[in-house]
Amino acid sequence: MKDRISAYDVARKASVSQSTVSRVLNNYPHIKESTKQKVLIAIEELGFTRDEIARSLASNKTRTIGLIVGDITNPFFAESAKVITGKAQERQYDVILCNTNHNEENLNKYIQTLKGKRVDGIIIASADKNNERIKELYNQNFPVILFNSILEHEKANYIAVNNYKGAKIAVEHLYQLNHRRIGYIAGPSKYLTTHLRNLGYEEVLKELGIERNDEYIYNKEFSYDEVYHFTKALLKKRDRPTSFFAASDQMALAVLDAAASENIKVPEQLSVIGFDDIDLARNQYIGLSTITQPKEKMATLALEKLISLIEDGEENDAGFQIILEPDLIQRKTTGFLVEKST
Amino acid sequence: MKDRISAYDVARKASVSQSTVSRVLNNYPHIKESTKQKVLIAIEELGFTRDEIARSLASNKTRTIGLIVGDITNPFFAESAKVITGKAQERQYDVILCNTNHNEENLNKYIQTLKGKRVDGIIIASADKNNERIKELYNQNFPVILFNSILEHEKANYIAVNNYKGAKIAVEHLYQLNHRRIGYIAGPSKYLTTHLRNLGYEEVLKELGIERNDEYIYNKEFSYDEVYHFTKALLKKRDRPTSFFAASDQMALAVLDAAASENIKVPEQLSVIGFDDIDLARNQYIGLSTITQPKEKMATLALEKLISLIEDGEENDAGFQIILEPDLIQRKTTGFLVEKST
DNA sequence: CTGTTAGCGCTTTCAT
DNA sequence: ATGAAAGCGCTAACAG
Repeated sequence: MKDRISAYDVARKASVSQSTVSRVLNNYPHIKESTKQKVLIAIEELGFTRDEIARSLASNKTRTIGLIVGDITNPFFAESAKVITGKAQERQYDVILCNTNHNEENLNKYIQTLKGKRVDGIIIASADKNNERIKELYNQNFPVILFNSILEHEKANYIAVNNYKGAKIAVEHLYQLNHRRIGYIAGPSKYLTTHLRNLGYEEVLKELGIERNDEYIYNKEFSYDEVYHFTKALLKKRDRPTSFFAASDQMALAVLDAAASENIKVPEQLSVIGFDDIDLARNQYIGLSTITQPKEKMATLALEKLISLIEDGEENDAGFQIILEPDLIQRKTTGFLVEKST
Repeated sequence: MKDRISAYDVARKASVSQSTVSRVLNNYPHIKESTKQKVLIAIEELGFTRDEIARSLASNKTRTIGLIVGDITNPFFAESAKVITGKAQERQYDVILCNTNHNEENLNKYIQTLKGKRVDGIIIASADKNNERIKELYNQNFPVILFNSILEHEKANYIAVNNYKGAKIAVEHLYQLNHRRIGYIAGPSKYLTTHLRNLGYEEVLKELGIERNDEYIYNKEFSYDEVYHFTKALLKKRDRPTSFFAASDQMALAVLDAAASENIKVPEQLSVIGFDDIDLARNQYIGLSTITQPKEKMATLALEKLISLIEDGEENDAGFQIILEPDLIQRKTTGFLVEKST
């Protein structure tokens, strides 16, 4: 690795001071055109690029943000990450990707190291509902936005969908299709968003007068394999559910996987509805019915809001809480249940 | 944002010098146990965390690497990113995610900003085959590893699968299933890996004595929508292909999508095979036949090699080129073609 | 074993 | 309009 070329080298070559070099680099208004050109030429000839680390140290800004997700392999997060990194690039920010595997300890570690690296702000897409580190960030007025996550705090900033309502819509849809035995792949209760989906499920059952059957409910961690095995076992039973609501499309795919492994036809013998509306759900070979979240909009908002928090220092004494509306999208995996005469 | 607590504050509180604080932070060997304790206590009481930016500036290391992918939304990249970030975290590195949307200009910009941010190394998963910026990196002995990408250069480091062979295996598989009209969703030729898949396709047709039909070949950019429309139009024709080989599973999904939209049954009326073996391919509801790449191994290797390049400065005068073997995995989307008497 | 001191390469007053 | 100089918060010789 050859020696770096510093702004001093440029300065010497252009016969100006290093601070002048800095000024042209930063587009300061009052520079004589001729000296500006001298500097520009010297920069060009030396192939100089400025050291952002030194710049960060001096300016106390890094133009880097952190993005913490539970699982980048879940298309919902990948699709969100894509728009976030895209918008970030437009605004000249870079993003450090942190994948927690839905593990709170990892989340905490990542928050720690991101702060150490002095990122300008953090978007957290998988925030445990009472996480103390996140509350600390809010208390310190550190720019943080929860994305598809909620955490109750006086200064909390979050963007999410009405998860409670989304879950209700999903289950009502199944009910209208004549389903009464409705299985549920719950999301982890440690996230407030999935917890709300869980409450929505329970509430709507009550409203519809269906008794909850705990055997139909998976409520452990988000794990594809575990959901697969749970569902497979459940589907072998005589009184198996005729339908499933899964708290994420990813988990709905695991249900479909299990159903296929048991040669159960969807939707004739089993209806499945997910949550998120990942791009794949729209694929007509799959055609997953789901509850849609306006993820592009959410992701864009999250990034824009974060940047205004960072750059305008926007007094967010109250914080902001944005809740968008979910929608039902019926595709091929849910259908009317024809009662067996059996 | 309250004022940062610096190592000086800790030093004062512990009545030692700042460099001693630095020493305990860095686990220097010869420190008296008692002063070490004093320092540790002071750190604890003040809630001090060191400033990694300052540290980076002084030490000329950032413990950050860049990961450049064409599209994080493609499960192959997301799955790779997951293992890379995971392993990186174990080794105390963070990763800046760069999503190029398969655009070389973006790639170049990202290389530029990553160097500006002084990352310790870069993994490039979508490297255009003659990219000059990448060659520059090699010439400067900057730690770079191409992942699932190849670029000819005397010092090149890359890890990829035998793409040529993979493509041949795929087409041969189709041939053995009695297919003669074999459509091909080519990857962009600008990537050497996909280019090699393209060559493999051509070569095997030649070997099998099948004449190439350019109408059957899609060879524009990797775009889900375009592939979808191309395939849909092609499938409407009388002499449509009876099978497709797609240069990525993501594109194979687009083919399946189009087939479903035309009510064409897979595999009875159309066989489809992809490349990559994304997790979803294994889902039995989908059951995508594909060519597998040992992606976990590849990703792990990429990260480990990169770190040894960074830390051991490992003299890689020759660079290293690792080519792994692909394998055929037949699932549900490919089947024997029964000739119509029509 | 520990303190002193000089950077790392910028930004940013403060002068002029 | 531009230069000088003081940091930013660390690491890393160099002394002792």
